[in-house]
Amino acid sequence: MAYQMPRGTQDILPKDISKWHQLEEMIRQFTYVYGYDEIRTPIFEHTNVFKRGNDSSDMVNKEMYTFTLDNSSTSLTLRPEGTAGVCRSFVEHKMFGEPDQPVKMYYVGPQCRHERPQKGRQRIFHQFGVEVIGAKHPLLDVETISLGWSFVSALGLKDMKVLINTLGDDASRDAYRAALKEHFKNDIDSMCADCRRRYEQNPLRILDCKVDKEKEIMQNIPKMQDYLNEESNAYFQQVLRGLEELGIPYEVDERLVRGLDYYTHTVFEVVSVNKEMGSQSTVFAGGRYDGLIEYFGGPSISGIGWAMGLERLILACEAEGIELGEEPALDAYVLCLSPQAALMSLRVTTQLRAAGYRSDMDYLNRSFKAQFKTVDRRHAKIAVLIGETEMEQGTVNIKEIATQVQQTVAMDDLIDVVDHIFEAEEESTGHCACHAHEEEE
RNA sequence: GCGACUGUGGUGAAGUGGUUAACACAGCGGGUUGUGGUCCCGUCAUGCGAGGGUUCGAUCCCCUUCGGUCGCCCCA
Repeated sequence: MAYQMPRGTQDILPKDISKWHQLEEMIRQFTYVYGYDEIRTPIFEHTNVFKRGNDSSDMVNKEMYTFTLDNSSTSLTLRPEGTAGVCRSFVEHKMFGEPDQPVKMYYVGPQCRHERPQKGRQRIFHQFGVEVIGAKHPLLDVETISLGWSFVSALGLKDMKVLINTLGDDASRDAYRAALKEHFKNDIDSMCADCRRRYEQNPLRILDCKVDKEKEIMQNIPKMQDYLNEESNAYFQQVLRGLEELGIPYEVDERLVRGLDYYTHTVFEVVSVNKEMGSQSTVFAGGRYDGLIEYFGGPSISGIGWAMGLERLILACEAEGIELGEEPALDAYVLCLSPQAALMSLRVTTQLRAAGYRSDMDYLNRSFKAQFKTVDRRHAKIAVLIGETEMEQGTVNIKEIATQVQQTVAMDDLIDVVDHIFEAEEESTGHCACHAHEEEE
């Protein structure tokens, strides 16, 4: 193959696009009902939007597509996540000054991370995310989780689990961090290289370590809960109570620490526990960030958000046997029975299309039999047959596939007859075929 | 970044150091000269991811490289 797509990228092909259309449609419905508006930010930003001072996550350290153009000195980065760009935009456009606070936004779009691909992980993937900025209320944390939870529930996903934890406010976190460093002080030299780095940069992440998890030192680590100040603890308890109020099942996971370093208070992950999912099973995840808006030069206000991996969402649906999308059937297929009839076929096809019927015809001079196979394959509701006889007489043959009934009608009556067939079908099936011609009137 | 497995037509796949690369599905043509979905017949890879090397000869052996899959790490 002379040309192939870069590692970890994917073409979303026409045969699969209906899945994406369905998800995008549902995203619009849910965000509409919840009162969240879409924001679209650039696919690349200045590198320092993503790479902030003390950030020690692998994602920003070594998984970013960062580049500098030859004739420029500015470093740009393909966005690896959505939150940073949204926060930058929030501040840049002074949205903190808008009358309605908090500002509730959502986004859908590709993200780029230079990782080794595997099941549920690609270098370009798509996220649907929400951000609520400008208020700090535990029930807002609940609201955002509720949006995502009801979204996956509406899809029919059942094998889902909410894992939740709190990191507390800065004071609580500092106290906990100090306790962790004290706990690991004497043993850090025996731990893995990553942990030694984490020890210096972000001790919380040691809790995530898989390498050293069997060691004795990991068994009796101090608990975050013991270092939460009263306010942080109360906040977390209210979040949990809100989830209970809405009937959203959750599991407190004291070891849950998110990868991005900007999180404070609530952090959560919604995972699929379905066996088919492989190791990348988190469908959506996020948390509250107290300091991020200020970091970008805005006021000291808080935000909360999450991001959902759409490819992973599709995997989760497949794992649970949920069919997404439907290949759209053809309303009419025009059979051209001789090369001489091609012009007339095109005219008829065009008339059908103008009337709002999804229509197509043959351009390969294929046999009658082959054209009829296309009628089947594309689930056309009617076949329109045009040959030399019809050309001479100025008529067309319309065959309704379901009933096998065929009638010869004058060209002038074509659309009237087709309308009639489709109206009759709607009545019998109760389905509303969405034809443009019905809305024209 | 590390590891394991893997790469033959539109698809699923067999196969071998040596003239024509099985078979099946799909497609196309025909049997049925203008009515499909069954059946039967025919046809369909100058090519075995790419680039080198070994050899009289390589899809098959060796090297490199690019993909894919899954796991680790990390994360949606």
